Amino acid sequence: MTTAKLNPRNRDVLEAIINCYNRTAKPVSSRTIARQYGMQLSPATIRNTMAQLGEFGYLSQPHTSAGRIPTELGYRVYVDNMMTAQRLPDKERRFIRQWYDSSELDFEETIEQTSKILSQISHYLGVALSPQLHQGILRRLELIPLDSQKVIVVLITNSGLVKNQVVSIHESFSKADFYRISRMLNEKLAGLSLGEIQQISQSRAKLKAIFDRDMSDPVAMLTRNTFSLDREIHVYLDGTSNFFGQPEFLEVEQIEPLFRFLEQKDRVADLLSPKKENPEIQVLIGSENRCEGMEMCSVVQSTFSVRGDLLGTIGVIGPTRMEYSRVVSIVRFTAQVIGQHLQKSQ
Amino acid sequence: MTTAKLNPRNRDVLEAIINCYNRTAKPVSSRTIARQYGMQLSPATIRNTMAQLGEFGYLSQPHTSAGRIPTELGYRVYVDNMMTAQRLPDKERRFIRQWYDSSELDFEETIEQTSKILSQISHYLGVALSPQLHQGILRRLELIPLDSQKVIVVLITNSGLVKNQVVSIHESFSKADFYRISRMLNEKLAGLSLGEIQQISQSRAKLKAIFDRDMSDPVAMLTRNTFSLDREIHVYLDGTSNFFGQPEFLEVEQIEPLFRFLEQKDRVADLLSPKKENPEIQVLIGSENRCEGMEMCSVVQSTFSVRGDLLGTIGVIGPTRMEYSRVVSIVRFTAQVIGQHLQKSQ
DNA sequence: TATTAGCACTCGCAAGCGTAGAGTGCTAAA
DNA sequence: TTTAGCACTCTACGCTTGCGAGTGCTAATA
Repeated sequence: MTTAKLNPRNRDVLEAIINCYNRTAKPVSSRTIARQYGMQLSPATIRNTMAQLGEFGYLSQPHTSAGRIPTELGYRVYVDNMMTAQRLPDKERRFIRQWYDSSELDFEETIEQTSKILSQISHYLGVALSPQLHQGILRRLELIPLDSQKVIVVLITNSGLVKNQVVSIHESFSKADFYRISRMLNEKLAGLSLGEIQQISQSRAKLKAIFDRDMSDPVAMLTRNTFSLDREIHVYLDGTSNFFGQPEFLEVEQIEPLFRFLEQKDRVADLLSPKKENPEIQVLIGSENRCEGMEMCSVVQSTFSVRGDLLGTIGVIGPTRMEYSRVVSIVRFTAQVIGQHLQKSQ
Repeated sequence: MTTAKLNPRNRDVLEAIINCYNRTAKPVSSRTIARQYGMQLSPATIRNTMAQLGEFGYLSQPHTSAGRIPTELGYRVYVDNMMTAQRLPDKERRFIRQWYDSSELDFEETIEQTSKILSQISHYLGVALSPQLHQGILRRLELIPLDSQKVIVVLITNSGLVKNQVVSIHESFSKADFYRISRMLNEKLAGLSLGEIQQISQSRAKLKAIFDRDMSDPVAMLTRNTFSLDREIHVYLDGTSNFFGQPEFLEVEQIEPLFRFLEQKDRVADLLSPKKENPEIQVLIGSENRCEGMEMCSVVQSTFSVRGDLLGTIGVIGPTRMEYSRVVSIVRFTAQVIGQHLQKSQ
């Protein structure tokens, strides 16, 4: 609907204003555009165009005699229709690759480091969400008896994630029992997704359908806690203090709600969790993300996967006045590389 | 040295000023003290006392005609000599106990939750440092072969910590080999501290002294990465946004350096890592903690342990103007409870 | 018809100024 | 030893003023 209205000049001016505002964070005047952006037009003409863009809802004025700033709608149009996909510069591609290669990281550490990488390159806030365990496929499961009361359950997924959980048991088993149980668990559960297993472990009926009568109780005990996956979502943030540099967050009143939001890790996880439509890259601008405290921020996010298994989400959070095209290329590339890296080290 | 100078009135006035300043964060006037603190003295007399306390270096004035605020030295004297040890109210004791009991947490989660508890009760910033692994004693070690190239090493400490690590191996072993290696590792290493094992794994000479000639290579491969403990220190923070409420952090310039510091987890770990003298509770006031960004903050910290094994550190970070006695009792009690909890769930 | 110069008008912002009030230190009296 | 009284200091706040940046409109121009 939106871009049809825009003739080439409208587009150029909108783009110029967005670029300029991105750098200065100040309302952009007609003269600035006329001078800096090599258009052979006078400020007066630019003003007319600006007035038009204002009617469309793409620009707004802080007060009558001030320059223009882009609205969220303006950014939306820019992101959807005008932004050109950049290739991430080689220098930064190398930087990212080297970071992953330089130390042997396990699964969780890889995710954690990713938030660091993202924040360092984007100069905004880097976010990484640990695996969506529900979709992981169980490769194998090991039991390590600890004492008569406790067992360590170690589970290994196809994508290389290893997770252990100490489980209390109320009956005591012999070594042979353990061996038998462990074999059976692997036989019946390997190849299923952790989400499926979680459901099975919480339903008496399903347990009985799958396991022998005398086994379903111990199996339930061992799996119920191990496969309670929901509390397993970890959120890693890095570069929160990058917001302090941004002019729109010079006042505490602006920055406080944002930080309060970021501290609620479960809400951040919600915000980042993959949306249904699930395109490769998703951009949420300003209040589109519907999070208290995030009104002045935008999110650029992408999921990453190993061999098609959806594993997690990474993203960058910055002020609405964000260099979208640069950030999009950073997030896209990093999502690719993290997938490759996890596959390699699997 | 310090308190000898202080006659009872000096002490009373200093304490009153600290209490008042804690509530208001504003310079305290002589009249306020005379009125609110039931001393039967006129403002003029209080002024004389204040002048004296100023000479001792316990009070300062923002400008000539303003009230007094406590200096760091003033707080130090208060904390060391005047603060009365409070018993944490039963309500809060119950709150803490219930939190730990209400869900089955593993080792790492327990630490993480502790930072939440501390921030919620203190209304300041809660910090928890995960185990000082060096001092943990290895109880047992298990090998789970993953494929011809990879093994999962699972190590279990006396204090109940379970940690796994995927290790790449360059030769391939038979099942019998694994069994033999695993037995030998347990025989030779169980009972040693992880720190000792780390040293052994990094020294050819030590490896050879302990293991058979043909074993030292595979052992080195398996242990070197697993026992590289330094990157294992996790720092959990909660309640950072509590600083926004504090009047001394109303300006971004005040709060920015603090947040920049808090983002460097390794530095926070340094700050909190147990000091040599190692008293039960340690209080660092203002610039005593020698961290850029922490000049306006104080730290109340304590280590916690299970059966004498030093496991980690917890603490509360707040503005210098902190309710020290309340916070000390919170930290002390929480350190006790976390130790008990970990022992129980071990 | 599209563009532009010119001009009056609006608004925010910083500087300057004066006053009110809170709090001190000192002195002299109780 | 304590206190009342007083002069002095400094901050915080409100008010006014002037400047400059930027706009919208109108009339002239290509």
